Amino acid sequence: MKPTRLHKLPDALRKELHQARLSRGWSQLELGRRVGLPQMHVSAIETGRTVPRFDTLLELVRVLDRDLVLVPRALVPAVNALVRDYRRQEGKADDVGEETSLYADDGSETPRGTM
Amino acid sequence: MKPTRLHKLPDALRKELHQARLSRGWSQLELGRRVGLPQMHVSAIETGRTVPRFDTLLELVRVLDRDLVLVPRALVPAVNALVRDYRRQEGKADDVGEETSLYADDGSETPRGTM
DNA sequence: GATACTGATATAGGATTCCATATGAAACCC
DNA sequence: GGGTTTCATATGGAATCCTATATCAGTATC
Repeated sequence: MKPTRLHKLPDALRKELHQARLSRGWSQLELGRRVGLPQMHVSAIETGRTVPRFDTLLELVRVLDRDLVLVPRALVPAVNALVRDYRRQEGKADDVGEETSLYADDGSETPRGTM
Repeated sequence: MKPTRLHKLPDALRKELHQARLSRGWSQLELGRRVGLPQMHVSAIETGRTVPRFDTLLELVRVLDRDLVLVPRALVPAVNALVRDYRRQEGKADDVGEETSLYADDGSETPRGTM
């Protein structure tokens, strides 16, 4: 019964990870080499077959020149707007075109239903 | 040799988690109950004795009305400014006074040294 | 003193991440 | 055809997250 976690990475995050890697021209092997992860594990994370520990994910996003920031929920739209804006101006061809929140497309807004 | 991950949560994040819980008047038991985690595990995470999986941490911060957002590294200062501003205006007595980046005080900026 | 609440710690077991190595498929090149 | 690169998958094992229960110290209240 207990919904024990999401048990998966938000799809948006996975896609971002994937696109960020491709935009650098890095293979899974190359990305894994830079953080000390076997290619198999990078594959498992990207395809959503495994949920990494927080420190593992943090290493990955940092090598890809990103960061995971803790923000008040009410500020998430503003932050996303900031990111979207940044990409339009500076990172035009640098990356993907995605800026969706971690919310939205993991299909489980309130997974525990204890309202 | 291989610096295998940070192996711990950034201190700033741990402190934020702790303060956010206290500001709600929740005990570790209460917080754990809301996400399906035993009190012992909440304690282990808050004291830095364990690094949670990403989905576990995401559940925790969401119950505390926060979110983990992936942002380009160059945007981290701007996002932090946004958060700091928000707290000064809306969340005056709502929470802690911290807004430091996930960077800075974990003592390991470039843990793999492969520059 | 007795009871209750909070937080940290201990042990033991199950589940999963993570590591190391190898293989197969698909898409490229020569 | 042969070779290379990329990615998904398989197996076996080590590390650790996570669960469950119990104990202990500190604080507060009766």
